[in-house]
Amino acid sequence: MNTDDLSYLLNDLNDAQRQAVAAPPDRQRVLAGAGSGKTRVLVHRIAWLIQVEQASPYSVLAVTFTNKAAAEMRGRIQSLLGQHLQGMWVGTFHGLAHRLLRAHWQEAGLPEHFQILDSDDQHRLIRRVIKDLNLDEQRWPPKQAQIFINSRKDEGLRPQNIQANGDLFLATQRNIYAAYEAACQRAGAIDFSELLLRALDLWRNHPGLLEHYQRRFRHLLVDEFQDTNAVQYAWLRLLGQSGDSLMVVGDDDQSIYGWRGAKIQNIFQFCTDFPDARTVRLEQNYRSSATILNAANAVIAHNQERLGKELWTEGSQGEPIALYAAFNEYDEARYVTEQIRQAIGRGLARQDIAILYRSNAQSRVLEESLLREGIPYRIYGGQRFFERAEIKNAMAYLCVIHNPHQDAALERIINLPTRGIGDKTLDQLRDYARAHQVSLWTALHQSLERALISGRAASALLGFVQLLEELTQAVQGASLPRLTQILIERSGLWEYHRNEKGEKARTRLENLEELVNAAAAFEQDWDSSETPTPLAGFLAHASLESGEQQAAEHEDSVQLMTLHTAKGLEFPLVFMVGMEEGLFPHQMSLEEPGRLEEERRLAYVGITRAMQRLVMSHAEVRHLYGKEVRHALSRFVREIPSALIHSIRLSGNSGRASGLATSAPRLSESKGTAVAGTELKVGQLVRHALFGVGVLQAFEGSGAHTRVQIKFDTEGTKWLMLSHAKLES
DNA sequence: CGGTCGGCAGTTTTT
DNA sequence: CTGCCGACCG
Repeated sequence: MNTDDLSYLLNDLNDAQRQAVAAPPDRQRVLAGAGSGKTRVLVHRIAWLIQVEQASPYSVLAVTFTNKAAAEMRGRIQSLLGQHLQGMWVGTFHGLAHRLLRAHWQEAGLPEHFQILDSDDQHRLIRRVIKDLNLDEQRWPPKQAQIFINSRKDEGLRPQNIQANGDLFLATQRNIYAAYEAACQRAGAIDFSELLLRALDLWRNHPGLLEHYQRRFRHLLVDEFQDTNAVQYAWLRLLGQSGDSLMVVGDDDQSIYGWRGAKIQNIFQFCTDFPDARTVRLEQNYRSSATILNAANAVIAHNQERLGKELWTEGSQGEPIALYAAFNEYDEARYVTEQIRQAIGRGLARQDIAILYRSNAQSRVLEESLLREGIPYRIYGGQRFFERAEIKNAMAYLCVIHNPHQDAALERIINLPTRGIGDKTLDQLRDYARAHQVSLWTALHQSLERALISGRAASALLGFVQLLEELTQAVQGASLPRLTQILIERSGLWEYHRNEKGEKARTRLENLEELVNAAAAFEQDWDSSETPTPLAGFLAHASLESGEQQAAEHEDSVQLMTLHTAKGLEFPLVFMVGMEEGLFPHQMSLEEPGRLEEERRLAYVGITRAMQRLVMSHAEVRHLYGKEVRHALSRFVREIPSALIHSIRLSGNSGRASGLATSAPRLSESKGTAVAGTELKVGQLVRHALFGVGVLQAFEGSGAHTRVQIKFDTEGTKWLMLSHAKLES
């Protein structure tokens, strides 16, 4: 082999990366620290296997967790190889399971047109099942049952695997699980966890099929391995057993999804299950300053359960980490906003700035502050496109037109817009469907034929049947976007949402229009080898990809998101707000040591997002659920060596060394006292450019750190940084 | 059928 | 303090 031609595969790799990439086909566990170039290793490894080891692209399977990660990997493989994927499978666990089940629906015991239930659909169905079992909804909340069922499935457990041993709770949950499973089977529906478990069972129950895929996928690569659950791991073990190469890439220190079934133990277990596996550590970091890495290393070192890794960089020390002790959450937001304003002033792009918080509720105050200062921002999280009610309604019409025997979709639209089919009628249909083991659609027809349903309800049902017939007629031969548009209009959905009042209604209509665009875009790059029709593909697409987080905003804006969402991203300037015991680590994680370690990993993830500058903040007083609470400084901050931290204290008392203890600010509020070094006096009237006229109530600190409290006529009482407030007497 | 009121709970998120 | 859900009423 002429190695000159292949130098591009290894040239910009460090030793550890090269070890991982350029090995002959083997089993490897790559422990990739934050910012150590793991995607690069995965992509180069694939290219190496193909270019050097002469592996067929057809024999390569690469698995990720999110569609975004899969798309990125596909793109990078293509640009590195300069060719299309040529039969390579690169996708999410769920996407691949879906593909398998579509191809082998009979062996998997599914109807050809099985539908995927999202967690919303699942919740409705479980609620229904609990009702049908005559259980008290108060005592057996659907939410709880949903969590029970999903976590059992994630562990690979069926109802028959659950031993209740006389435990009423377990026995009841198991019964709900069993009844739910029966309902799913009858409706030809499977939920997300089931997708994975079914695919696993498919292989377990059909050794011939398993063998086929084992022969095909000689090379297996897994991203974010620390996030795999028991079923996904079992899947990999089955498939990877006999392959030529297997590479799992992950970071035990970044395992933050234990609460949803991810088993960090899989990383440890791997070397037991594959005794010949090598472990490669990627510890050189290409993202952050040495200060930031040292802080991250120091924090994560407090965890017991880890394989051990220490990030290092050839880069410079960088700035110290700033720690701001805010008076309350408004002051915190004000400080962050002000820092952002200054950073932008120095020329930093807004999209290079991120504000990270533990829980979504923290975003509101930050938003208000940014809004006031006119700084554009973008919030991650919140509802995704395909999860919006109006979109789900429209998709339900598409679903029913595709196959009317899909109960979840039919239930959703049978009386939407309202057409006189009430709960009682629906209950009759459900009972019939259950008794005769048929779909709702069949139940509807047979009930009408057998005249089981009386006058008014019957004519309403008949009207619905006619509507569906009309719609089916109307969309004959139409393109996917046209079909979507016809359904939205002729079903009455458009009219229905147009008659809603309020700002929301307008957005809903816009979203429906956007859905037509999405359909058009989907049809453009629809792959006819995956689904028989564009419609079938679009339905699967909608349930497997909840939709990008509204990418519409192209304007350069500051990024707000939770610490969880930030995983995998990087920003030159990062703010971690709410660094308080009870908030972060969260109250609910304080009891169990295992949960606390996961919180600490979350802190590690947060810190390692920062490239150049990291600013942390905490509030002495915070309003939580309408109450004022005082939190101590987060232990995660205290675990950072104080030499790496520059504390910004309210009192402006710069004489003290960099100790972390933040003394309560000294408050001066006696009338007539002059604010140090200024003309202003407590009690006097002042004018603020934005908030208008107010009375100066108090001040604290001196010099550049002086803050004043002003009671505004219209805006309430605020603390402002004197140096930026631009007050007029 | 749709609107309003009272009670209650209140992390993290992808598929 | 919110926001959601269920109950109740017109």
